[in-house]
Amino acid sequence: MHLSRYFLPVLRETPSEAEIISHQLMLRAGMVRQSAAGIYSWLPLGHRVLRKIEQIVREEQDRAGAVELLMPTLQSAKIWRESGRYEAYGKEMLRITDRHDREMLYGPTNEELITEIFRDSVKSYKDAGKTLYHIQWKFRDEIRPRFGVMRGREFLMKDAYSFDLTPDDARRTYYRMFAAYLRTFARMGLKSIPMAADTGPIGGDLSHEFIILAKTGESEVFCHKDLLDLDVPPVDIDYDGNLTPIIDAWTGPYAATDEKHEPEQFNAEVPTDKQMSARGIEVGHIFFFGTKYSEPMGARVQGKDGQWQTLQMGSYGVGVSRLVAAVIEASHDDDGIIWPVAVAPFEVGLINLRSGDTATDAACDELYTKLTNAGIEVLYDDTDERAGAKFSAMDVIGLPFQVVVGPKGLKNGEIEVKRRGSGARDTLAIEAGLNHVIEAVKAERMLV
RNA sequence: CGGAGCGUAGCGCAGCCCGGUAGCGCACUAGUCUGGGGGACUAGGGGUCGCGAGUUCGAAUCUCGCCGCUCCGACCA
Repeated sequence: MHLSRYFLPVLRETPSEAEIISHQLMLRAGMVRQSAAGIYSWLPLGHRVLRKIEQIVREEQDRAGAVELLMPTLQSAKIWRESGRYEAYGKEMLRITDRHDREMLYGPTNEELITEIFRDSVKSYKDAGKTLYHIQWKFRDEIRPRFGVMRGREFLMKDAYSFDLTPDDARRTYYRMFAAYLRTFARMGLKSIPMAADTGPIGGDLSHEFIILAKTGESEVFCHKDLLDLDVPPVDIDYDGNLTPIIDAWTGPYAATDEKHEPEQFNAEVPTDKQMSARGIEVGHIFFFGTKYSEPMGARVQGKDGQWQTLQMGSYGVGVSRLVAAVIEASHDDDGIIWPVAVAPFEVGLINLRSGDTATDAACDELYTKLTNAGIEVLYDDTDERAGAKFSAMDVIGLPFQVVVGPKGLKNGEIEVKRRGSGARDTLAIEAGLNHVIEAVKAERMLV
């Protein structure tokens, strides 16, 4: 992509409404613009990141055996009356009436809808054991939206719903999602830590929040340091195998958010030198809730013996749009964003220090073509800006690699390759620099 | 919804207290010099001062109402 043809309104100054760093940088980097309180337009650069994160979530859901579908944003109030949540949900739910005065709502979540779909289509135990998910915009009319897309009212979420015959089956399904979440966040370059969460009326041990650590996280978390070094399940993880060891390893050590934190237990279980307190952001939540919706909504199948059994359900959410901000919170410096390759809007920023100069233009064109042909995503700054402005803008938007081409280096047949994260700069012969970047990008695409 | 504040050019702000026909920096346009970390100079363009009433000869400025946004709290993926 040539920057001169792209739409990238980078801001030199920080808009005053942005409080936290990810919000500031998303505005500065031209990723989003607010359209109303807690509602954002995703500009091209932000949209690319959103899509990449979405795709990673999708791939890991698919790998874990979940099946994608797509449900609408608008729902009928009818099914919410069946579950009893229409009244219970309160003002967070955006209620709408259509021209015929029918009661509608903009979905804050989809348990009711998916349960209706599943129950209306399925009658046999042979159809149980399925997990369905979609990635769709949700709306929750938060009293006070804040922190940009981190706490917006409209947000993109992956929500999966499982239907199993027995609580034991449901537990295995839960474990699959648990493992899939570990992989999902790790692929984005994030350290995620599952923490026991409130299981509500069901009780038991089957609800976890996935917290990623970031200096500017919204809540305080306490955990055993060993959790930081645990291995994430590999690509070839066998989701049909026994996942208990993985779950045990990750749920054994102490980990709690401030609201669940028990200082005595923490001190008793965790040696002082292994105690860690940090800031965290919730990016996922998985939950087993049994028959909470299947019972009132009549989602049942016939077993082998002909008896009707109410399905055991769980739901599994990932805050996709929130993750964009979460990655930034976890990965930035004073100059701007530092994207991990896996979610970077472009993998390489190509900077032409002297647009209009025949030699640099030609060199850049050739590099651009070769990088693109090698399958690398390149944003080529071919504009007429000054060098300093180009460097600063490129640092703000945080592409992981910068290839700098100017007349001085070119005289010696050299280009400069800068690693955004470390700031390390290497001056290399053109061909060597090209190959170096291609290999480095490919090596980092898949982190786990 | 309780408390606090803000709304003046694309962004950041001054002007408001003490009414007199709107300004600064950055950005933008044209030109010249420049050219490896947001360069300099010259000349420009851009504003229903959030909206509506009121007071006044005269309102960005004073009064009232409304709208929007931000921050703190309760709530939350």
